Amino acid sequence: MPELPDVEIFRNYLNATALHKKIKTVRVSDDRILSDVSRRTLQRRLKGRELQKTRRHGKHLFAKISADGWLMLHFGMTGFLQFYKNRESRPPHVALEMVFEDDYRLAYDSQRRLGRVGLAKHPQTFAVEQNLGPDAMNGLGSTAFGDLMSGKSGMIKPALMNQKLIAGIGNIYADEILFQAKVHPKTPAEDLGNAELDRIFRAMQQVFEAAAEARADPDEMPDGFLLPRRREGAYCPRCGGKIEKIKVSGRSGYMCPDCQKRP
DNA sequence: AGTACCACCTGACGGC
DNA sequence: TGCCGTCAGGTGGTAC
Repeated sequence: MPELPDVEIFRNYLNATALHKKIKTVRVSDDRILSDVSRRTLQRRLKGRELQKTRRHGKHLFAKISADGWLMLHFGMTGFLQFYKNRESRPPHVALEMVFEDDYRLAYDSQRRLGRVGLAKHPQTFAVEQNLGPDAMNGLGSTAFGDLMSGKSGMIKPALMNQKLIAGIGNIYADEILFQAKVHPKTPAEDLGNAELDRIFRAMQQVFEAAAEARADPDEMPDGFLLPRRREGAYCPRCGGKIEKIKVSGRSGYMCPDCQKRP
């Protein structure tokens, strides 16, 4: 699930539920999700503090801890947040849980345990240390985007998904952006002209804005979206042709061979 | 530098 | 019904 729009939903969710509440207990039920921090350190840094505000960079969510530093959450393929009080609302694979003074809890659920939780000095320094590229939806302009992509010798889809180039785009939304921009996923990035790069940039903005409005729910996406039709043999919402499944750099994706012509 | 492939994990699904 | 292979929206390491 978690690409940029999903993480933005999680951010809003955390804002609406778990801010400004004193943390009573921190439960870590699986140490494998901890990144460069011990269970004890994480507990010590959170206990008695509160989360004050949030930031997002690409697929990473940060929550400012009162007193000092930030909590970092990355969701892998299957992570999500759940705020709850009663046991029956507890999700099934809770890896980390903060219990607040009023006994409400914020759970970080990670079925496949591919996500990571840690501490960061600041979202900005974290992004620099991890060599993350600029956030796809925050302060990046068409020209800067074009400069990032045109320097690459590989295919456009893996370039869009490269978090060190630009942060926030995953497999699903890379497909959607290229579909909207009518660009074949295997097009060499260096073959793209300014007009096409600008078209991809604008498609990216439009796709992420629509996804936010749809609350990242495929069923709520605009009619022209590929996202709810990620099946072989589904019909292209634009031309009615058959959607095709293709593998690009090891990941399977979907596209319309009629709308997205080979270069 | 890019890409393919494996690994990390768990669970769902289709075929036999 | 049950077993098995395959696949899943992420990322990092390794070998070409």
